[in-house]
Amino acid sequence: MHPCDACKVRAIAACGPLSADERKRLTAIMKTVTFAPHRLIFMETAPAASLYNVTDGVVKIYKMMPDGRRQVTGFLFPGDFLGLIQNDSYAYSAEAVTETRLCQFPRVRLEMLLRELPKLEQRLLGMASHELAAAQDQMVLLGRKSARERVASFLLMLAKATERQGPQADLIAVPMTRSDIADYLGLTMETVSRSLTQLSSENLIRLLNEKHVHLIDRAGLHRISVGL
Amino acid sequence: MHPCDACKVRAIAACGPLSADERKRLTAIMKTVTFAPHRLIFMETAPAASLYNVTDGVVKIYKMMPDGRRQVTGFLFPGDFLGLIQNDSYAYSAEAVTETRLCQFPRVRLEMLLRELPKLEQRLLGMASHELAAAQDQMVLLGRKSARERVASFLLMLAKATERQGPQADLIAVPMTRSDIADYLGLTMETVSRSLTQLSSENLIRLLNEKHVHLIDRAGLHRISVGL
DNA sequence: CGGTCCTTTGACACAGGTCAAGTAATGTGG
DNA sequence: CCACATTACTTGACCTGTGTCAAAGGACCG
Repeated sequence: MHPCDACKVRAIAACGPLSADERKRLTAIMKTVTFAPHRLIFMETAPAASLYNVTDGVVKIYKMMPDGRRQVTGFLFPGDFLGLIQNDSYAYSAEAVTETRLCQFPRVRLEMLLRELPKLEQRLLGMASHELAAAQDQMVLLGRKSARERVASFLLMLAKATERQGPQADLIAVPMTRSDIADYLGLTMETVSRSLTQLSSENLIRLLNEKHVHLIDRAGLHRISVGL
Repeated sequence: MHPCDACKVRAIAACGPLSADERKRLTAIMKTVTFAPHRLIFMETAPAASLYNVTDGVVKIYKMMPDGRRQVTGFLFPGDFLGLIQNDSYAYSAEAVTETRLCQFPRVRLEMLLRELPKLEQRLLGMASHELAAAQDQMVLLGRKSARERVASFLLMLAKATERQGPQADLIAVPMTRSDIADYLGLTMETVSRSLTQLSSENLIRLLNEKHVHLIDRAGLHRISVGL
């Protein structure tokens, strides 16, 4: 088995249940690419040539304001798609957080295929709806939650993403920097750090090291995250 | 022509270019409903029976936190669809801002129809992508913009929505309350009011009355909205 | 072992929130 | 059509959570 084959299989799996023929045709148009940490995958406003599926690693997507203010609009984990476009250009930039492996679908070929495989189109619509719902939750977070509530929400989001891959685990990896987290939560690095220390001193979490957190009291974190 | 027919035609138009047969089949499953200002259209977590298209008026969609904090995630204008679901329940509440007319598509019947009309599914996917891009812009606003920048962005958004219906107009109607605007921008009513007064005193806008604003310097508003 | 980068912590500042009063618009019943 | 109540908006004074700036650990790396 060619080393790429395993990730192609995973990318196909992310597309939902498909027939053997559909799988074969999708496999035919896709390619595997890898990115080292901090490598740019594509940039906002660049012509959108491909859609990607994350097969390994973590990706962050973000938008920038002209003066350099940054908003991370999402972290993507294995199984997630990226490459949302707006008039033929990418709507955001994407950067590898960890060593990352992606499956690349050339846009024009994929669109041709979609015309013939309505099932796949349905699946994409389902995923878009799901992302839209997640985007609304993020708006609540950014518009109405306190720093503490945001950080608690973030940790639970990370835990859920981790558990989508493996079994339930209270020890979670935090591969992104404090700055990335801050730009995701609409805070500063310093406030993220202070909130983590605070949650730690309240025994809701334990900071094992900068990149690993032990969730001690999930119910408590959840209560905080929804504002109770 | 039955009074409802005009709005049905408009709702169909919002679905994009369709064949006569497709239009006929869509028309067959839809119904027209109207709501007075401040009437609830549907509530978050209620079983999602229908998808709606706004044909007249303005609708706001919002999510609430258990303690009553509210985030308005969008204002919808004629042509917009609402009824995003998450496991068979609505993902947000929807309320009429002005006297509103909606076209209602029963979800099960619509989904059956979608199976047969892939063109319509494509169109829905296109709209979902567009909304997703808008959601990301809103995240930048909520996470990174100052009060002044948020209010300027809001006014330009309203102007664009107004012009989607009629011709370019510097005099725009603001049908929603200051509280609604605040909950949309992640601010308080007071801060929205102060920011409007400030923009007014800088001669970027003129406040004709509480519900009408004259945009005097659009280029200036745009500069402020993107942070330059 | 020294340099770089990331994170934490502290002291202080300020944008925007809170609370309260006043004013304008809107509606209602006489 | 006018008192009056109600609701929405504006403005002011003050407060607080988070940002800013600065310094001091820690971790990693050649």
